[in-house]
Amino acid sequence: MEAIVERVLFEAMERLRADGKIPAEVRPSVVIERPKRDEFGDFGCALPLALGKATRRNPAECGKELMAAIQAPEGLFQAVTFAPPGYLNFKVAPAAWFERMRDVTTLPASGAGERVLLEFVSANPTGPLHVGHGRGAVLGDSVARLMRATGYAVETEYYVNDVGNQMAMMGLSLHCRGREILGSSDGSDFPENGYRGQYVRDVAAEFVATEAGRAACLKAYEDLGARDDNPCTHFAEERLLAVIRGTLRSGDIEFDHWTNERSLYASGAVERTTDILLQRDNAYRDEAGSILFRMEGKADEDDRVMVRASGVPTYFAADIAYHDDKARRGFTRLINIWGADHHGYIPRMKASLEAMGHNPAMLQVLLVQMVTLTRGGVAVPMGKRSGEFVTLQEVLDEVGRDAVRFLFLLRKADAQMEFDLDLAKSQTMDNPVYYVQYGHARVASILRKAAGLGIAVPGFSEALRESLTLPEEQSLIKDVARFAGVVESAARRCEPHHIAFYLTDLVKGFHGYYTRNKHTEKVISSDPAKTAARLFLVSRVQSVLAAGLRLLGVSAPEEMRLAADDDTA
RNA sequence: GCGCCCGUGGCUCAAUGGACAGAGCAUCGGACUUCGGAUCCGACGGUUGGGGGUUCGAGUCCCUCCGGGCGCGCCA
Repeated sequence: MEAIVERVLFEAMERLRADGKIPAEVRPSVVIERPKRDEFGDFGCALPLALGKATRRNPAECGKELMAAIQAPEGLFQAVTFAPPGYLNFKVAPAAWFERMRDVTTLPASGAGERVLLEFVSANPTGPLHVGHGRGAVLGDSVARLMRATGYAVETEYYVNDVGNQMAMMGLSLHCRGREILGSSDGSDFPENGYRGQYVRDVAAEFVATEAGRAACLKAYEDLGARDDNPCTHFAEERLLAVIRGTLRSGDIEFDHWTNERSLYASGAVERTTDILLQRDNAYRDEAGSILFRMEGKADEDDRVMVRASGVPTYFAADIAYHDDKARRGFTRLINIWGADHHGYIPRMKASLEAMGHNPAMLQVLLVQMVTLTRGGVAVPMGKRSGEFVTLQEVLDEVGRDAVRFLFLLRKADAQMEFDLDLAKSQTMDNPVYYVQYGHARVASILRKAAGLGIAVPGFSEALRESLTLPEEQSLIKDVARFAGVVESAARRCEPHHIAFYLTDLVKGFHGYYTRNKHTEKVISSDPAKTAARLFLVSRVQSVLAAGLRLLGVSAPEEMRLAADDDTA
């Protein structure tokens, strides 16, 4: 609906331009907003203010001219008014609102033509995913759903850093724990920067239970071959990646592609990009023999090492090759979701894309801020050094996928958030996810009852509107009609939290409608016309709730089931 | 020291530069007495951390200070 109003207003402006009343160089954007006060109507626009400023004329005059130039489709507006100092307000006719009920879940293909690679999680296989990874995972998955729903061609990808010091340290840690289990170490030789979590002992136990693992642990670590392909590293990677995949599956998060850093070396891509950057003088060799990427003049940053003097490339060299590869694969847009602690890496990544001949603006990085877990109002300690942290799997197991996803998506990503385990777990209406799901289940229950009585839910017809006269019904129609616009905006901005807020808002309207009228104006009544119209309306509410929840990856249950109450057992 | 993010009712958080800053929770008061079941309504609560600036208009943009978080590796 916003889009329609926007077009009408834009055309009015162009008409004035054709009449010479607006100079060619004056091109204000037409921004349609929802006024905060009902008396201003359904939509408002400050265009007269912008025009007045740009043409140094009285905004009121501009407003009057715009109003006169508006040629809206017959019956669209009930009223168009000018409000000082320079707003145009639109009240959409009830019939026009109701017309939107014809098809509530078909979305505009506003992203058509864009090919997007969305890379997220990409956690190293050096341990289980933690809660912070979970936030990025849920965000990425939902952004993918949103963008696909609005016409973007999106592919999702997990980049596995299976090369380098961190994986080598993982292998060494595994080797030490394996030797402890076999009795050939008392743990005193465990590396200072090793991975100390219990999970390493668990994987080590599996490792030494195999013949090859036992043999590997009985040999000196130095004799196990190059660090990037020794059996300890490989086993750890394989097992931990399996754990990560399992956790992602628990969260209903899927990837189209899994790309290994190793493959970029195997294909020669890392070497090739390094050579190209050297040739173009975007990189140079220093006295020690290291190859550095030039950051001079860019973002006030130091040059960054791509290849060590030893000849071993850094993760940065591989990342350059990786992003160059992404761009070569034909994507028009690259979206990366990173933990906020990686923000300092963005200028380097953009500079390297540019150096490789790509438009750096094609890369968009969404930063996800930290999550603090709380239980009973107090923060749950997360000692990263000790390896003692709550895993994403544990949280998923404890509070469930739906609560994890919805609560993560109820916050915008670039602000730190608190995740209250008690609230997430509670099966009451204090918990926003249950509140929304209950609305869906409640409609389902009504529809079941209607079906039991042999009453069918009608398809759209204009006549249904005549029976929907309650203020709550008018309001619900508008809320349902807003859905497509909310999704379009959320997708464009990569901000799923707008969906979560919208759904909460919509379902609140439904619960209010239901409760206030449950004794006087029931959905199913002895009045066939009202019954049909109301069944139609609530089923549309349900469709939108289901579609919205689907975009968040949250289930839309047909009925609410309480978890077993332990006290009554 | 430099860089990025954040600071909004008691708490958790919304608010594409637009009109009198909104929800939820908590608190207080009311409605409903139900498997169409977990619902609803109202009240209280704010100088948007402080101070300057830009703008017709600032929670939003700029400067500065205060406070919190995270970075500033030849780790990834």
